[in-house]
Amino acid sequence: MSAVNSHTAPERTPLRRTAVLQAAVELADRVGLAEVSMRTLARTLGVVPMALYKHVANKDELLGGMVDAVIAEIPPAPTDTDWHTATRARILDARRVMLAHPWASALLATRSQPGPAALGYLDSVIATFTTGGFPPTLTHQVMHTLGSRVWGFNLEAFPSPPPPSLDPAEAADPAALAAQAEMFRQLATAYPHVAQIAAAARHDPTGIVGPGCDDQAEFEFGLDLLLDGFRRLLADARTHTD
Amino acid sequence: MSAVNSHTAPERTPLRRTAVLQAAVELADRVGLAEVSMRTLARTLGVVPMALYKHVANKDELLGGMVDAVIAEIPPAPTDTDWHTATRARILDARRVMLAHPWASALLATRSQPGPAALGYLDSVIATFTTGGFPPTLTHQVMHTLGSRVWGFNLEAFPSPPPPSLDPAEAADPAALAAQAEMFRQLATAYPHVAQIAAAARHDPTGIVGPGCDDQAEFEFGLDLLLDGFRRLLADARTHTD
DNA sequence: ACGGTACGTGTACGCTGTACACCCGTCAAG
DNA sequence: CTTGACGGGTGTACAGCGTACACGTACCGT
Repeated sequence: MSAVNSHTAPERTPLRRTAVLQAAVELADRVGLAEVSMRTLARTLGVVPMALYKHVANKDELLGGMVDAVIAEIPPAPTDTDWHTATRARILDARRVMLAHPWASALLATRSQPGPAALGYLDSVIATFTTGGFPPTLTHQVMHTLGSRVWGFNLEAFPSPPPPSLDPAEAADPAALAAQAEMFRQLATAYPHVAQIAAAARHDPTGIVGPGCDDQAEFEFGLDLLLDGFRRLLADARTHTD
Repeated sequence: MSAVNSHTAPERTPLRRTAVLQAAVELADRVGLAEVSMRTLARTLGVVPMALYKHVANKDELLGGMVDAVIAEIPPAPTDTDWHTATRARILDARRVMLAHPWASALLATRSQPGPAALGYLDSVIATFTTGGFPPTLTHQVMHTLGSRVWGFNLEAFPSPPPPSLDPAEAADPAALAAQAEMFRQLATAYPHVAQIAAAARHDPTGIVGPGCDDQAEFEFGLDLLLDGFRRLLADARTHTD
């Protein structure tokens, strides 16, 4: 369609759409994803809400574009090492990007169709495996096993415990503190094993990505466990084909 | 507070709240989570929307109650086996429950505070590990590594590929089919490794839980990879403390 | 008989996404 | 130079959402 009209524009949605997306990402970074509405976004762009619909089909597409814009920030893959260290470094790169946009992981988890940046990233991760010697079906299994971890975050089993009340007014109230401590004690007796595990963990609060406790050391722990498993599987596959 | 008033009621929210929650779960099962609003839910209960607020604080609490109600369906833990087979069976039980309520996994992924059923389930899973000989800190790491897999689902790296157009009107249109095939070919050339991996996979469409391709065999593959890793870690921990 | 308590009702408000009609600047073709 | 299509911003309007607030009403222990 309209193939006759060919003088300059080689692609549609040439420039303006990316501006909208970038503004949306910055807005979400600043005020949180929940505060990103067509109206607030339009306001930050100095434009009327309906103007956005000339660049994105609807809000869902806007959100999809936002996650893809974030994914596009992931640096390219290193090429001068083996699959193990390359994949590990790449995923930790992805994690850094996700940490920079705390809303992105939760949003990505809800998306149903990957954008071009996402596909490109996945393609390069898969390429690292296959050129590293993984047969296609094993690569497929391995990608599924990685799951959300390819994106640098891990969907946690149990989300963040009730945050210790950052509200200073409440924090100053000793009665509220006592009530909170009592609540804690009750929880500990009702769920003793959870309490024991929680006590065994001192989380680094700066490493949170998305909702849930998921600090850097734990992420790398799980990642390395998987990568080691993959290495074993690769070795098995090789001896079986010998 | 109100500790003097103690004659019959040992707990608040005695009966009616669970009816609301159950109706919400059934409604979501029938028409999908997106169609569950305070108004539609009230309509199915033959009641005015505001009546619900006598039983749940707000919609967020309603959603939390819904996921907890689903989690409560997970059968109790087997007690007559070792940690490995017990955990494996339990998680597959959880998966069955999640498969029965396709909206639940996505909703659970967005929750920030676990309900009592969730805590109880996690407590029992943790108990299986610790009584199986896992030291507390290792149990903690292991739980994090399991991540969403304790709930029987895996947040996938790349969500479901564009569903092959179930719409019969479109399916009958040969032009649309051709266009779709062309789109597919373009994707395959743009992302060759993704295409290769996708071709290596023939997914069982009946095993989907949540959004994304995640069939039973792949889930068990990843789960077993992790459980095997845990077994090795446990052995290491034992030899180190010897 | 009475007062509190638990529950359902009705109205109303502000917010959301977005359909539809309109208007204006730019630019290629007549 | 005129013209007309077209990309992009505008203004109005609507249905649906969560929910605050005030009001009924039926029960139940005193």
